[in-house]
Amino acid sequence: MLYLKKYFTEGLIQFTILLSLLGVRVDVDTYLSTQLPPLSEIILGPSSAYTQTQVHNLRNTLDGYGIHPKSVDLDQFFTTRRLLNQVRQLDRLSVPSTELSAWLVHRDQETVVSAASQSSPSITLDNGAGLEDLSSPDATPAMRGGGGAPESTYNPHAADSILGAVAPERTQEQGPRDGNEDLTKEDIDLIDILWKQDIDLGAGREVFNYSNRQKDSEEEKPRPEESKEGSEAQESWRNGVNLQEAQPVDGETGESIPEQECLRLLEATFPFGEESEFPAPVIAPETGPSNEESPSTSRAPPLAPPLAPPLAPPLAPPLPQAEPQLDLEQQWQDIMAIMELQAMEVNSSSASTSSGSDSSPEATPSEATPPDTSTPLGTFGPSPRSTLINRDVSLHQASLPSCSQDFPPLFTPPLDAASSPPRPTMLRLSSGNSSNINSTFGATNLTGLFLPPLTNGTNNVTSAPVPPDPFSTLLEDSMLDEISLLDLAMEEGFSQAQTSQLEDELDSDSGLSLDSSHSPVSPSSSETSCSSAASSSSTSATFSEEGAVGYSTDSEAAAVETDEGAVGGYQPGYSKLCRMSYQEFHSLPQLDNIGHNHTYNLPLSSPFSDHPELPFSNGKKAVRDKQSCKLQPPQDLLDKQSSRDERRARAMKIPFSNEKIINLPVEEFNELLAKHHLSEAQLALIRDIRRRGKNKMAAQNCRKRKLDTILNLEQGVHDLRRDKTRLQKEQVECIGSIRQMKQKMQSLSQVVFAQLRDEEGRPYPPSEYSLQYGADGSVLITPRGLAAATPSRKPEKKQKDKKK
DNA sequence: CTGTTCTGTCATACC
DNA sequence: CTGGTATGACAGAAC
Repeated sequence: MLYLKKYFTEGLIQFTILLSLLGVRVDVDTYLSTQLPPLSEIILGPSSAYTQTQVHNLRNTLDGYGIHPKSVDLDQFFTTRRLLNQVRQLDRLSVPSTELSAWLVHRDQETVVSAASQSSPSITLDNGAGLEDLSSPDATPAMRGGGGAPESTYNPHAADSILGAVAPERTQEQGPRDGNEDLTKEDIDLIDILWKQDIDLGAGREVFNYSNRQKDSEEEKPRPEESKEGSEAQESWRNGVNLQEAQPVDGETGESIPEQECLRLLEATFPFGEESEFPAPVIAPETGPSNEESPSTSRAPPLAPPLAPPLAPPLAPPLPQAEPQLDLEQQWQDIMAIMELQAMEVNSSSASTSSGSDSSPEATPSEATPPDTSTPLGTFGPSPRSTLINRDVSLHQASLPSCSQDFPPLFTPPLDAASSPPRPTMLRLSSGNSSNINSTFGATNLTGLFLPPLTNGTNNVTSAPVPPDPFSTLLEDSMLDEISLLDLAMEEGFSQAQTSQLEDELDSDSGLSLDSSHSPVSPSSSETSCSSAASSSSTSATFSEEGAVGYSTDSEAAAVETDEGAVGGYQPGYSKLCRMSYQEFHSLPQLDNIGHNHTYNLPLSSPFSDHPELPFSNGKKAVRDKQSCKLQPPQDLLDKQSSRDERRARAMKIPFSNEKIINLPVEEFNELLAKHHLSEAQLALIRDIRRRGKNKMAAQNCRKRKLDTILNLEQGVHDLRRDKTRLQKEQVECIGSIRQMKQKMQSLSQVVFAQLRDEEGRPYPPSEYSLQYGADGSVLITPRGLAAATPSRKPEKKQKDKKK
């Protein structure tokens, strides 16, 4: 069921994207085939592109669903991290490209799909918001206003934003789709089914509607008419596209925008027969750099020869579109700061991407201001770099929502209230559902899948397909990185095994849970936690709680107490079963007496009749013990169940229970010994039993303390990491703010210099004079060479007090 | 069969 | 000194 669900969800997403953006007809079968290798092979036959996508899909599906939770999660985790790193690097590079936009689309879809299940705020997109805020104000307003003027949206410098140009077209195409004009009954039924299935996932019906639209569009394919149709549709799309405003990757907004982006990319990459209809610049991954035309052609970008090998090298030299206004230094600093942050989190993948950093300065305007935004771009960057800067910007915007969701904690979140609600992807991760993670990744995979079909030609795309892998990988990486950043979410999300493997990054809570799981005593809690961890977020939550609490969990303690009461036995077997309870008891001093009494009394009190009353109703051992009791004579059973000291005590005919020997206070213990006339051997044995019993409890307590210490340390590490990440984000934000302020100062200085005249009416050349600002608000004009060079060459240093 | 984990026990230090 | 606790180390059992 899960598998099917996921499959359908992903399929819907893909459909939506394809239909909305391309207007190209997308065959469901194709999509299915991409995800389901066998079907695809049957229908289309094997293809390299297909294979790749298939691999990703497989991995995703596996991850999400149910293969060994451990391996799968870990795989996803590491993969996502790697991909995230790559993506971030790319962002820094600020590679412009349609591909980037495609990534955004995937993410959004994923987020949308996952949105239903998610509930983890920690992973929210705060970052994105912060980035945007940090980013040049110009960009943000444009973004938010986006519906109105997509062109100007992101890059003020680049007059033409590809987005603007592209978006309108898309919207036009989509407009008709929205109407579901061409939907057949079958389509509608399918959509309904999918919708029902995905409701659990939280996907909105909207998604399905999109898919319908896509189907319709598939039939219709891109028509010039569509573009005309949808002024309204465009607006709606743009609204959806206004990621920053509604960072929430809610069904439509997040998805729709990215989809459009993707479609654009796809179009650009793969010119359709109807290319004339879509003038959007086509950027083949490989040819990308060459193709990239000036973004100036926002609406009708020239069609670049899109035919590029599907597997173009990820890193193409980014086209320099430096924004003159921004200082390269500043930008570079920003980039470096971001890079450092990434480097901190990311491992090795960044190196390759970093190489492209040269180009990044160009894109820096967007990047520098909002680091987060930059990262998403970076992810895209790797795929096709030829894309125009404008496109990058647009992609940026589109991608932001998803990214922001991922990094909520890192960035100053308050800005986007709307964004907080949609946190699908991250939430899933945090929740710890492997399926969720898979779903998120699945979206990325979808992109990959999506592309292959195009290459195959099932979709009208004729041009070379963009390599699906980079996108998916980038998305995954970003997701993973974010996940890593959010320690808590991570911890909760991953299963015990996963956490243990993750080691440093993951919490040690898993260790606790593992213990519990191993112990037969607490099958309900431990087992449920384990199984649930793999399957459901709720279970993961319980798990995390248990782990955090450790042995001291209240619920556990209660259960333990009951168990212990039932259990009798100082014997190793019993103790094993009850070890959790033991620890609990020990941890709670007031309970020690009771617990010990229960544990140790039974064997002694009812030496031969104990087995029928054995408390172990749950564990394997309990069953074994019962069986053994039936088969074996009571004495043997006792011997087997009892500990060495128990047996010795019986052999020595000690008149009282080991429990008393161990737990009685010294005074009472001495009285007890005095009452009975015991031999030296018996006294020695009793003292040894008492000593060993005490030591045993001490050892248990010691181990528990040790474990708690480790857990606390892990928690501390996680907290520190969070703080570190937060501080790094803040640093990036500050850098961006400083840069903006510098720019403002520069512009204002220019204004001032333009108005300034010396006594002779001559202007002060900005190149020779600089403004110095006093704390009291006064402004002084000083020759630039004053400090370093010789002041003499400057006419005179004039001091003027200017009031602004 | 091997490696890991859990548990009990011992030795020792400390209070 | 006695009694108890804490902890590292070891070994056996179970998985």
